[in-house]
Amino acid sequence: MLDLKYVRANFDEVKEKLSKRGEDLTGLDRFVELDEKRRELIGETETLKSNRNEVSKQVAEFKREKKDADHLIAEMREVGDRIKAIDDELRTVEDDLNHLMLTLPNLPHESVPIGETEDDNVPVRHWGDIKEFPFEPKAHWDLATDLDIVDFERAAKVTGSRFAFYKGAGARLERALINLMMDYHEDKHGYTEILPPYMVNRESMTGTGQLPKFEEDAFKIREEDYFLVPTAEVPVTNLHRNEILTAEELPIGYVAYSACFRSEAGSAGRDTRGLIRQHQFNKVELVRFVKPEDSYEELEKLTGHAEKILQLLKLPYRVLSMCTADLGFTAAKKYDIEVWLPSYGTYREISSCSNFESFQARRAQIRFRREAKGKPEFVHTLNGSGLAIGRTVAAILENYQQEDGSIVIPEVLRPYMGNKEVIK
RNA sequence: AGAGAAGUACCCAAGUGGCUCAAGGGGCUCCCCUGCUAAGGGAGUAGGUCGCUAACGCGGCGCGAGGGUUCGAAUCCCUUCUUCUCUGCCA
Repeated sequence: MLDLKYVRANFDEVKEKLSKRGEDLTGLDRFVELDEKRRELIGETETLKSNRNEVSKQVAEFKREKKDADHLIAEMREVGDRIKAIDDELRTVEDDLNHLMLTLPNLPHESVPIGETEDDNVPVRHWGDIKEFPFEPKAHWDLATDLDIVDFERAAKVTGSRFAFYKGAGARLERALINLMMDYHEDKHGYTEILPPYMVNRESMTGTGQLPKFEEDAFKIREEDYFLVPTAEVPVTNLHRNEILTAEELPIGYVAYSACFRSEAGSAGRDTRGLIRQHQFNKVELVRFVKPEDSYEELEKLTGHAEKILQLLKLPYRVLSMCTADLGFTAAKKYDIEVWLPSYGTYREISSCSNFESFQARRAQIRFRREAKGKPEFVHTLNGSGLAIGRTVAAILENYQQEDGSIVIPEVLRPYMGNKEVIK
């Protein structure tokens, strides 16, 4: 959420920056009207309430002195009705304004490239050499099915499309990756491990920005107002919702494994085969709470932490700075890390690292104090996948495949795989 | 899941409609006393947010949350969340 006062004071600038995102801005036109109406109504109702408080005190005094207060009571009855009417109107206006503010995306940072499509995303670096295969590399779903380590068909029977059973070395590989990432981020990058709930309430989904705009993307529990988490970002960021932290606690870094659930509404027909786009997938997520002045430096660090895992696995990747049109709703700046997939002949997203500045913190009221008596300020929140596990499995299968269809296990994973060297 | 009880400020806690726009205590901060410590004495301690204002300030809201009744609500009513106890069920 943007700062109401900032939007008021810099309306044209906000409008211009948001327009660079290619957003529909018709709602924004109502801002000035709603904002002014709100303050006008607050002024009216507060004057009346001040008066009512004053007179109520007098009534109390009169009663104590056994004097007649009927005329005051009658007068206040009218004032009370008036207050009620104004408060009703105010509530409507505030609901509208609040909804408008909750549906405005974040402002892009000045360093974000301006663009209109994903083609305008800017590559910032490449790592690793793309392996030339002396044979035609197979797609990961064929490799996995032939090795009988992932079963898509039975998952479709048991649940539905876009689900998978991992089996044998496939299940072990998935678990090995989770452990490698958790261990490394905790031991080498200094994150605190979190195992969060996989369901969250509506306030949490609103706090991180999934709601109110993207409800159709989430799985909703029918009996409760709970949602299956689309990413551990939601429960972990909301850990500190409605809290005031101290400056000494910052920066806070959490690493969390969770299953992630996405309805993938609107992506029918895209990536229907394989592990790239599932309704349920595993992910290790990095979340940071930092001081505002540090957040861009922290974004570079966070991105580096995610990249490190790909380097350990020796998987070639590139990092893109997302352009204004491809930033997503909540980010002020975002890097996507894309891993090389030989069968696709292209890079595919395996991690997204974002700085939300105070956008989530303001929604979720996550603040900190620089000094004991200081004024609370909003923290900046960041997160990044570190990494998406299913896509990492796909990348390992494809990049480490041999002509006979077996898979060489990356060295760093072998201790987690019973010291096996090959999946065959 | 059923029955009951409870949520008041950093902590404990009084308060069943108006001299409470929240008593008292602990803790914390400052001061006094004392050679130092302990003990004792005094003062302070409600934060947050919203509105108005050039500013000093003034005002609104706040007793888990949200509504309602009333001239007036921590107090009465409704909804809801959380915690505790008992019963049930499960891992």
